[in-house]
Amino acid sequence: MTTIRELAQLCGVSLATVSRVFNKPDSVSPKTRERVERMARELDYRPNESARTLATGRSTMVGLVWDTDHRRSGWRHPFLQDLLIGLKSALSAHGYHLLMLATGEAAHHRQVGASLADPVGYVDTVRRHDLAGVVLIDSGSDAEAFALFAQSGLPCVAIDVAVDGPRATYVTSANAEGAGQAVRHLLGLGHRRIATIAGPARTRPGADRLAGYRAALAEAGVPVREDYVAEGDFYRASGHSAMRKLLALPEPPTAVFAAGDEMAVGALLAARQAGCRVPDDVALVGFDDIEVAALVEPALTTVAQDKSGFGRAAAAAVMAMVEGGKAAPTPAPVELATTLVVRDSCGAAAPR
Amino acid sequence: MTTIRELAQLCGVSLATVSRVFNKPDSVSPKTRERVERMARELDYRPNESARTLATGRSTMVGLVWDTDHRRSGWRHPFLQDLLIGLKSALSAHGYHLLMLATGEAAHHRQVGASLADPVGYVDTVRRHDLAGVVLIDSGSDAEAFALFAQSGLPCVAIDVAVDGPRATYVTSANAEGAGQAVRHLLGLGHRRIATIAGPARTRPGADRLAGYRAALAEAGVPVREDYVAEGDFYRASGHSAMRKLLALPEPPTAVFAAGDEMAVGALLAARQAGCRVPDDVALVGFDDIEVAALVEPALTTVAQDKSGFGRAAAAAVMAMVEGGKAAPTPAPVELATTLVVRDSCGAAAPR
DNA sequence: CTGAAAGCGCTTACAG
DNA sequence: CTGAAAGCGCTTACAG
Repeated sequence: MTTIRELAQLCGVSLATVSRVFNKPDSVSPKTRERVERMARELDYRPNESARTLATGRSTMVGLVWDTDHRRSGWRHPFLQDLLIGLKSALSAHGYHLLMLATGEAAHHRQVGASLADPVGYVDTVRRHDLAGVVLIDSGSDAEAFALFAQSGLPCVAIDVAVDGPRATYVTSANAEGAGQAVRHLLGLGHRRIATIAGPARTRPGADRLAGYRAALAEAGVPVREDYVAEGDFYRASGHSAMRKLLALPEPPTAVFAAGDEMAVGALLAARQAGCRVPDDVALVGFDDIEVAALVEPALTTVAQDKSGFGRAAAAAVMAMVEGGKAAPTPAPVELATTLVVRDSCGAAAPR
Repeated sequence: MTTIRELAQLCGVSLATVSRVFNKPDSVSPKTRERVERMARELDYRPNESARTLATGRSTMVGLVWDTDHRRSGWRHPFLQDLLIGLKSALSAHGYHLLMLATGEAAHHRQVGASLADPVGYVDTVRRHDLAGVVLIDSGSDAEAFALFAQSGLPCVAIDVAVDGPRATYVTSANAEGAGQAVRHLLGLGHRRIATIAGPARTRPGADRLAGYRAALAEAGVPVREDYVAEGDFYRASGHSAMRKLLALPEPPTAVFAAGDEMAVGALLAARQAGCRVPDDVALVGFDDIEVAALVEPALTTVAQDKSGFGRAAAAAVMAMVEGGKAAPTPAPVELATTLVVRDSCGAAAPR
């Protein structure tokens, strides 16, 4: 492994000059710059990142907080893969890498003294590694840890959860508007008895999609019936039981907006089991556009999120803060546009 | 941020002693050890990782090579999320983190001089960061890069692709055996005209599953008909067109083993379009057990892979090499057992 | 069991 | 435009 010292000697310049060639090329005379560059290429020289980080106090890594231990088993992020792809390639374009933070008791106990304020050890790792920033993916039980980050002053962007802090922001879909698209579509098909299977009210997407549902109905002059509002938890099973209850109502809905595709799939199964045909007896619209949405029978009409857009937007936001320095303004929260994807479960093909 | 120097001063000991408390606790007298530990906790001291890495020449990070740029668009790893969960938590247990390597032209050109031998810049990053080891996820076009790693002497474990090198190993499913399970199941249901939609022969899983198919037929005394062997590329579309061809044969098969669930789903769609009922007219068995397998109509009978087992096994293998040092033997390739999951597409419920 | 010292490979004011 | 020097925060033989 060539070091900067060797390279400097072979070029007949000082370490400082070599360092400048790579970090402030304009401050070096073209002649020496070229000489150093050529020699560097010849020796296949690569500056050591640990040394750079140690000297500058900041690494070229962004942390990804995604709890894999405390999470409810069987849970899967609806589009983690797309998110990762968007995130990783956008960071790559800036020369940054993504560090998936080890979490959970095991990891933490291997380290020096656990901190009470940081039970899972996230912040710990960030400090040890001098990370440039951090991207937070909610797993439902990280509220305190996320608040810690947001307050820490480190560039920090969360996915689908509102965080507040000096250099903290977040990205979500335009959830209320997306829910509105779904509901207006059902209204346009002639439905008036439209129920919803909402996500948990404490989550941002859950609350906003429900608000969008209410707003769209109100706007159309359709009163919201509280017996038409069922709350699920985004998991399939909750969609199933919510649908069962809705269909058992004295006056069942003719259409259902499920605030998540997993719940919509559960609802579909429940309808099938209840001998209720979709979309003929009850129309169904979901939210997310996960892969299975197109494959279930009937194919699910749903509000598509801009999946890789999450990753790209998150990367753009961290990078803006990282490269802008402390003086740069914190980017405003990002709202990604959604798209209604009409398939078969809403009955648009054969409106009543 | 407390440094080791401050901690040492406050404890009235040397830097060396503090360092030993954390790295070789037994070499320190219990009395001073406790004093240092208590003070460390009080000050919330955390050793800086960059400094450690610089001093020791080895980081506590394992690289994950997963190309997101060169990959065919729309491609998704069948179970990346499970793999990551298994990998991450197993590494965490050893106190290691997972670094997703930035790849692609953009990232690389931001760095000092690109190398001809390492066009995508993987090895580059590994060197710069003194990574402890690396896990390789094939994206179909990384053969040269993988070979580079395997030869480099760095602890290296690949997923589903055989690599060869001094400290290189890999983990796959027992693909031949798994294919055998599928075929024997179909034989047991009375089928004799069993076709296969194989994966690409140049991939390990593709080749092995095909071999398993052949072996199982041979063992049962059923001759292999070459017109019953269609090759796909693991994508859905290829399963679709392969199935079309098989069904158009003068003597079409009564059962098909698709070497991947995506292809099986494509085959299912093709059968439906051809007016061919599954499983009544043709039985179908897949491989992988991806999420949609249970959701298509009819639900897909398939050979399930041990998804998170891949991550765990990969982590175990790197860790064995990393913690064992250069002297430790390179772990043998791992073969994960598969499980036949019987659903509706094979017709086991109503054997002919 | 403990300390003084050298070293890991960089960056960055400070002079010139 | 360039160099000498200090410093980043650790680890690890080497003595004692």
